[in-house]
Amino acid sequence: MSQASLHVDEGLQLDNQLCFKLYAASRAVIRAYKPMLDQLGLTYPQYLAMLVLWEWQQQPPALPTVKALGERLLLDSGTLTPLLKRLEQQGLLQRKRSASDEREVHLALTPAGCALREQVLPLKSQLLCERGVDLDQVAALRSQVGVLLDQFMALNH
Amino acid sequence: MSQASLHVDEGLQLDNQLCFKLYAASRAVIRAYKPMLDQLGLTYPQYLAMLVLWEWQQQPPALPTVKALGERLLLDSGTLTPLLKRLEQQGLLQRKRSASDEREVHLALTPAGCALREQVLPLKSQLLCERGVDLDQVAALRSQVGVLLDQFMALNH
DNA sequence: TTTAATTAAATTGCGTACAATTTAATTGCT
DNA sequence: AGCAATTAAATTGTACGCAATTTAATTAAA
Repeated sequence: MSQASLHVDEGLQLDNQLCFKLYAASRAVIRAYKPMLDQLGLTYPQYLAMLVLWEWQQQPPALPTVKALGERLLLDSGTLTPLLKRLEQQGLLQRKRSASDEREVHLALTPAGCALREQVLPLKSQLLCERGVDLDQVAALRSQVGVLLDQFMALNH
Repeated sequence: MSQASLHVDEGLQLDNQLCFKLYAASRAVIRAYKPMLDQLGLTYPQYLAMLVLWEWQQQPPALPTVKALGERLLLDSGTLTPLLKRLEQQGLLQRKRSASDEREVHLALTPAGCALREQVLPLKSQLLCERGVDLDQVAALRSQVGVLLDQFMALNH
């Protein structure tokens, strides 16, 4: 049966809400990452920030700014500033004002921040393995959720 | 190309993370709901709680407890207790200790809480319409994300 | 049946999210 | 050059999420 033909009342059932499935699935996946993240000493959003910083290292020269990180993670400075301060406290990165534009804050990984990357891959493999995750299925779903995300990003300007 | 054959380094790229897509898509959808929820005077988790309470009304007799609501939303009392107190402040529901088991708190919609339901459907139709959402596509994705959620719920016990 | 174990909410504390405002620096305009 | 508009972070305030603990009530067990 197509969603379009649902009775009016069924349009408000929790189980029929894509928004709830996304919300619950997102939290469930984050929960699944928890054992791994605990070993790394990171929260989930901190882990995402580190992923971006590790990726950025691959193609220098410019260091990422808070703004650039925010565009990648779809988060604003209200969320990132305190998060980055915590990562700095942990010695994983340094925040420093740009010399050329004092409004900007550049983010540079410390050696410890770089080194942490090496711990991730084995932990992640272990996680996927323990849970018997089907990688092709994950890739397919990722692609479809990505399409939805792109549509909403376009619509939210 | 299958995900399984990705080079090691690509396994840590943000864009290859299902977890990030889910996380970002979930927030994007919640953002899209915001104009509607503002009109209802609800936050997104409050809206989900109201969906469950409206649904519960359809099949009495027993009132839902905080625990039952939490099982439905996958949230614990640490999140729900303050959320429900806010809904009570707004006059949408009443919280009262069960007479038969004083540990439990029953949740009963007030007339205002019931009435709010009538405002949702037109607002939601408007939202879907304005964004030109393809309902069958949404239903398909909902079903697939639901499968993922079920798998993770099973694995997290 | 008294006590031990379990259960349901509430509480506490930390870390996001995000709207809204503020501060400081830079750019654009005239 | 001088001033308005814009921009990047930071700050403030509210509301989640969730781990961990606490409190009070109920059930189970010896």
